[in-house]
Amino acid sequence: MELYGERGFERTTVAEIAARAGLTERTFFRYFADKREVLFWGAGSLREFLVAGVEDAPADLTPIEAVTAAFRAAAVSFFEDRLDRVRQRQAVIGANVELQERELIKLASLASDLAEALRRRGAGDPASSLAAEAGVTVFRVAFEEWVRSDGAHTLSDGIGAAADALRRVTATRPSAGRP
Amino acid sequence: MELYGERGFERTTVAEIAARAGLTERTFFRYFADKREVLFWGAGSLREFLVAGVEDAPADLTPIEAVTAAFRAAAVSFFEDRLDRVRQRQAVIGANVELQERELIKLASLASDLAEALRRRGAGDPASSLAAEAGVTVFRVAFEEWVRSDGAHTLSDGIGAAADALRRVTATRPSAGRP
DNA sequence: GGCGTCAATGACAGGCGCTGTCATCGAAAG
DNA sequence: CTTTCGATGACAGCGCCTGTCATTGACGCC
Repeated sequence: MELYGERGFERTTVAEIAARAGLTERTFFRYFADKREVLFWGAGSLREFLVAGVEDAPADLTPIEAVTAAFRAAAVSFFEDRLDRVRQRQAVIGANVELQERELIKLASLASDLAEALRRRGAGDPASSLAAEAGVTVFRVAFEEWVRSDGAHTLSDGIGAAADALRRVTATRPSAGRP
Repeated sequence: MELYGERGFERTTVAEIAARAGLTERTFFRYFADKREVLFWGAGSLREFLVAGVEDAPADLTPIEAVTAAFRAAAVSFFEDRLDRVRQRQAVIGANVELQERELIKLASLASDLAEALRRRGAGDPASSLAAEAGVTVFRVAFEEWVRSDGAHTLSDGIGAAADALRRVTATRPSAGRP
């Protein structure tokens, strides 16, 4: 992470990383599947947290409510007290397309897991897939705004606001139904 | 594409592709930025079609309606009469994670372009981003179902159905408001 | 204390993706 | 016929990643 911050992701070689860690290049690849995975170390616990949050959510919550509630809880536990480090990480990812690709597939895999958790709650299809994907989208939009902004509001509140905005966006004609 | 179908993406070497095309490996990389880009040749025209569709949509359509309408038109013009080739392509992509990463970032970039088109229509934020992302999600879900199914319904109708399902998913409590 | 066991690491070779650079060729323009 | 210029070939080379085997060192066991 030091090297990625100093010289950027592309201009950092695996041999350099291994050298600074006092290890061999071969050993690096025994811990990380590839050069990019370093940035996503520990993402597993967030996924478990979110899946458990969706599964254990109150039974009277709709699928999308369960997902956004899980994300809001995760915002508090995983992000809000680490804005500096989160910004740093996002700067590295934002500067490199390969890393964005990796992040996108991680989010897609997460959405798939959340959809399955919703199905275990008894939700059907395509509602489960759509609720999970929509929830991830809400999080992404709120997350990007939160990282970009000056910290005037919490990530959790941003997620709530984005969820409301999505509801408005998908609602039937705003003019219709009101003569 | 022949080779990717025969031996799979990973087990196909760029040297082999170049040889079958009667060219040099170096020349391959003058046409394609990398080995994966072959699968996304011609995606530019679809993107232009969708952006134009959103920009030229009737002014009284809501953002999400404009996006889904554009996707339904694209479904007719780009996909529905080529189910076989689409299935083949998706089989190759589905069998390889790197290709899925590339597809996801293409879709993300598309969503970004669609959001900008919505802003040019006068839509605000985060409504534009959310409508574009939601529209892409609706398309993805419908597309996957269409490829997987037996062709009982058109992709365009699937998009409409998925859009309705998303509206239901994001709506406020289905039980509330009805005493 | 000696000894086997096993996980972690190192060492080495090598394939493949991708890039920079320069030479070559052939078609079109004048 | 000559000039020009875009397309291609021919190398050389770096960096990512993998397979394979040897080495080391911690640990339990007798």
